[in-house]
Amino acid sequence: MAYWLIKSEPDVYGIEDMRRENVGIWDGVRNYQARNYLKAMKKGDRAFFYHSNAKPPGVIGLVEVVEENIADPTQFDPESDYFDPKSTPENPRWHTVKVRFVEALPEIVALERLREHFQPEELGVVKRGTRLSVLPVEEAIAQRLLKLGGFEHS
DNA sequence: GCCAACGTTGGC
DNA sequence: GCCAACGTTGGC
Repeated sequence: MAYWLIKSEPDVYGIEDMRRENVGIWDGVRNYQARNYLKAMKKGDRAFFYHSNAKPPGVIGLVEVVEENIADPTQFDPESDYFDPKSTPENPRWHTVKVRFVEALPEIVALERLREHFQPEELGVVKRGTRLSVLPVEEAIAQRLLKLGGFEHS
């Protein structure tokens, strides 16, 4: 089982939306490096849910991958902001996963606090200028983060 | 609102 | 294939 970190803006889709829907396709990622990480995700993997563009930004919850390697349906939808005319169902360009809500923290682990505990090499999200919305988290780092956040369902 | 740090696009 | 211009992300 691997750990990841996925970013979302709470104004667009936050941890409470995730809790309400329980299960959802992580759609709308249109960056190749992030896509490659999404493709590498396996069922049972866990991902830290990160609120970006928030006050404060930080880790707010945990989700679990319940289905891997899904073609992002929004790429075929002309009405969607994420429509990609160059993508076809026969040869989809954007793959993602389905995730399930696991846990929301009562208190966010703010970016400032993350910086106190992790080096940029340890946790990519604390590095300035990291815009990637999907990042791998090493096992040992994940364990430290689980402890720091006080996660119960690790 | 600013702007650094990217990623993408398109002319050549 | 290069790279300038442009667009986006996201912290501050």
